[in-house]
Amino acid sequence: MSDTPRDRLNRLHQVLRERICLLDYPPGTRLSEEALAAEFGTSRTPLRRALARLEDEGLVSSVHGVGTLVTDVDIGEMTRTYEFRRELAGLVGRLTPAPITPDIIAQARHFEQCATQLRHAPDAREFARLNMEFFHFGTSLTENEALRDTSERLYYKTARIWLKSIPRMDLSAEVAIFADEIRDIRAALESGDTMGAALIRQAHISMCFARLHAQA
Amino acid sequence: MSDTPRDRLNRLHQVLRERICLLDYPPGTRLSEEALAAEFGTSRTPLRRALARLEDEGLVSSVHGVGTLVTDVDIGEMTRTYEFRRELAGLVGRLTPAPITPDIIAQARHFEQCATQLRHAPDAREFARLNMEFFHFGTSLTENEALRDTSERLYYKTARIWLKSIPRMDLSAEVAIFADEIRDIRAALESGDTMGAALIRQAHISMCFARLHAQA
DNA sequence: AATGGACCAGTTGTACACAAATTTGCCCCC
DNA sequence: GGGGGCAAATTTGTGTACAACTGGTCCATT
Repeated sequence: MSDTPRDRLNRLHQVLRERICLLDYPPGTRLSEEALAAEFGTSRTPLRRALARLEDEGLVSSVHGVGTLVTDVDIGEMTRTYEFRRELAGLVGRLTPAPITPDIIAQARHFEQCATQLRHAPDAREFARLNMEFFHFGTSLTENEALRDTSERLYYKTARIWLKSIPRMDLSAEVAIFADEIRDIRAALESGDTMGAALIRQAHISMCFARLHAQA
Repeated sequence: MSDTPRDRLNRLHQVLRERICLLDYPPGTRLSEEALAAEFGTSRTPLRRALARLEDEGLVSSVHGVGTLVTDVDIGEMTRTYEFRRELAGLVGRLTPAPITPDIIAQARHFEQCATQLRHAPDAREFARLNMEFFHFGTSLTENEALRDTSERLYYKTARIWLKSIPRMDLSAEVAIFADEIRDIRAALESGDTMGAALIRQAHISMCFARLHAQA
């Protein structure tokens, strides 16, 4: 396969985004363009393009003469973003839902297995990663590109706040809830009910935020 | 006021976006980085950052060795984007609606005046510009930043398709419908009903797309 | 005449050097 | 001892030269 400049940009962007959202770079971290460029074996120019995209997405903030800082979301904006995400989750079931293929069912079952394993060995980071993958699976249930892109964009904006609060919460309980959500969604999809699956997700986003808010 | 690099970037981005959406650069136009840089009295570097943002928003597409081309949206994606926009318009009334200040009422009345003037001298380009400004006004009725940003992003993605279809439609009739919409929304806001205003917008987005689809 | 290849003009992508801006630490002065 | 200011170090922003790539043209060959 060819490796176009765009592919390289997307990889850079994806890697940095994941590091930010998994708190490898906690809020307030100062990212060095030069150091990152050296790490990825490139010059500052392509790296800056990836950082520019992250800045447009609100994950970092570059200030002339100071540095590129990983942002922190204030509680008010996060609340409103979560409300928005909740509504978007419902739309996934209503706007051009994707046909439920055997592959989708297989993926759902795979996630159910992973969640079961996670219950036996809870781990915050692995939990976050699985949550991220399952979110992508959820957005793939609609064929509406704009809805998908928007949902993912907002997910990555709130993901790290969630992971940041995990230490103050009951990890085992959260994993159990997550496993139940996956099981219910798998069941809904097996009966051909995309709308039902979307409503379950919507409910869980709402409740997840409520638990999060109770800790803050 | 100071003129930070970010201000310059935002201006560049805004100007180019407006040119694309008002069809000064119709779909397929090849933009020259060097020519634009010369026009704005800067080098390619800052200009490329603005183009990169436009590319992330889906308004242009840069191809190595070929050029930066203004994109054209296919009918299927536009349909789905319009459906999404319709739902977002409804959310403006439900998610943290902004308090209705006298300033908002004044703005609404101003738009009503502008629309009345436009009825006496219909002009496609001026229509498009007023429509754009009124859209921004509409998103300002919610305090949910994410909803506002998303709505605007999607508006600009579909705006030029609408303007492109105007020549095949009855301009006077469209202006009249627009003027009625503004009047109804102004009335709803004067009676303190943000939700009502949002529902009117939702209805008009839906009907606008239906008329658009009938022409295609 | 058709076809293949090499060259050429033009464009975006990358690297690097330098400018602009901010922070920090130090020194000097009061 | 404290405060102001200056300069150096560090960082992002900008300009520019060059590399990589594409599309078209022209010419040679079959």
